[in-house]
Amino acid sequence: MPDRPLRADARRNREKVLRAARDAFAESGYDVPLDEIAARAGVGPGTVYRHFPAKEALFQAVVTARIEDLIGDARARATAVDPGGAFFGFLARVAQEATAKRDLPDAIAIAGSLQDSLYAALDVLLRRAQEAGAVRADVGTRELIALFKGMVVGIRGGPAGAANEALRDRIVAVITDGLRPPRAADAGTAASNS
Amino acid sequence: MPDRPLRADARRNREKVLRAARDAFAESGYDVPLDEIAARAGVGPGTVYRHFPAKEALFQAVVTARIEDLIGDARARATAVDPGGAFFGFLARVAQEATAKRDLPDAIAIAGSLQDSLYAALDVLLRRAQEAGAVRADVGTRELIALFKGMVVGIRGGPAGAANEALRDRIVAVITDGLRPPRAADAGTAASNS
DNA sequence: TGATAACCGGGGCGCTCGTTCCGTATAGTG
DNA sequence: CACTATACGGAACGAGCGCCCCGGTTATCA
Repeated sequence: MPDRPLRADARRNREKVLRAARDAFAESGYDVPLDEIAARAGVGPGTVYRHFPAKEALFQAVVTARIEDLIGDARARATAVDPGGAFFGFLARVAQEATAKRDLPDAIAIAGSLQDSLYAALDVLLRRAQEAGAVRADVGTRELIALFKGMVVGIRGGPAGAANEALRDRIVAVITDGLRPPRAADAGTAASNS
Repeated sequence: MPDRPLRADARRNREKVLRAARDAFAESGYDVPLDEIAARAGVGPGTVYRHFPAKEALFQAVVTARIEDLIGDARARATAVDPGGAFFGFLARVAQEATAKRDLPDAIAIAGSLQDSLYAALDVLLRRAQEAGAVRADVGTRELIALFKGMVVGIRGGPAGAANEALRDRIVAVITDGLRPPRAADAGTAASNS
């Protein structure tokens, strides 16, 4: 079945739907009603379903671009001369995205095969930073993902005003310092590792 | 309106509903259908509404005990001889609760007037630890709440198996170390970057 | 034990939201 | 300009869920 070219108006509407969905999801998360997305796009709900078989497919389409961007960023940073800076820069970038995009946790959770690519890229970034001695050795990708997810949720907890940019930066500072190698002297937290 | 004593069976059913609600909320979060709570309790939905005017009231009733317990713990720790240990011990306790209780974030978010008490107790705990030099000075109660919430969400991300107790401990270690005062040498932790 | 008031169960209402269907409008074509 | 495939819009359907109501049941007390 050769995908025959879309009609001009159909193509236009598809773009409008994608744009509206991106904004709506970012604003209200995955739970935003599909009718509202349609309304924002200036089309009927039926039109949305002509282009996407289900709501989740639409979300996937919206989120894929963002995740791919994240993956690309992670891969680019993976070759930086300063692995520690690259790693923590990526962390700060994720935190920054979380401030405006309310759907980032869902995006990370749902994104199907891209999830593996993202995790793999993160893994490289993490290992290189650890080998350079910039990140503590007792955290793996699992822990990192959990920390990212928690950080994102914690950041977007309060109102979306300008005041919580400062809050975001302090949270990033705490997690950043916590990810650094522990001081040689005190082994209070770092118990035996497996 | 003197609350006249409840009939024996009513009292029994009220307890059954509370127990079922506690389990159901802990297992599936606030979104668990009220019908399922009623079914677990072995009563009809109507019976639930005889005792609680709305679902949220039931949730409040369930959560109040837990929050009050947390507040009591925080207050007790506030007078400990080791403010730092008390603070981080409380943090570990919250993390531990998060492992089993899926509704902790909602609990913290919803609990009405108790929220203020909890925040106040947390504030005391935090300030004392900061004055003792055990916790960095640039975090406030706001940041702490956000970190707690994020930590809880991050911890309960994966499957509820036994394997993620290790994951939980590592996350707690990261946040704990991140909350410690920064090393004297490098003060600028999370500056702005590209 | 019988009268009375409190209580129980579950069927049902109203609302939200994802999804589908069909009559109508329009882009593309000879 | 007419004709057809394609797309549009929105009304309608069905499922899930919070909440309410009423006929039947049960505890309590004289």
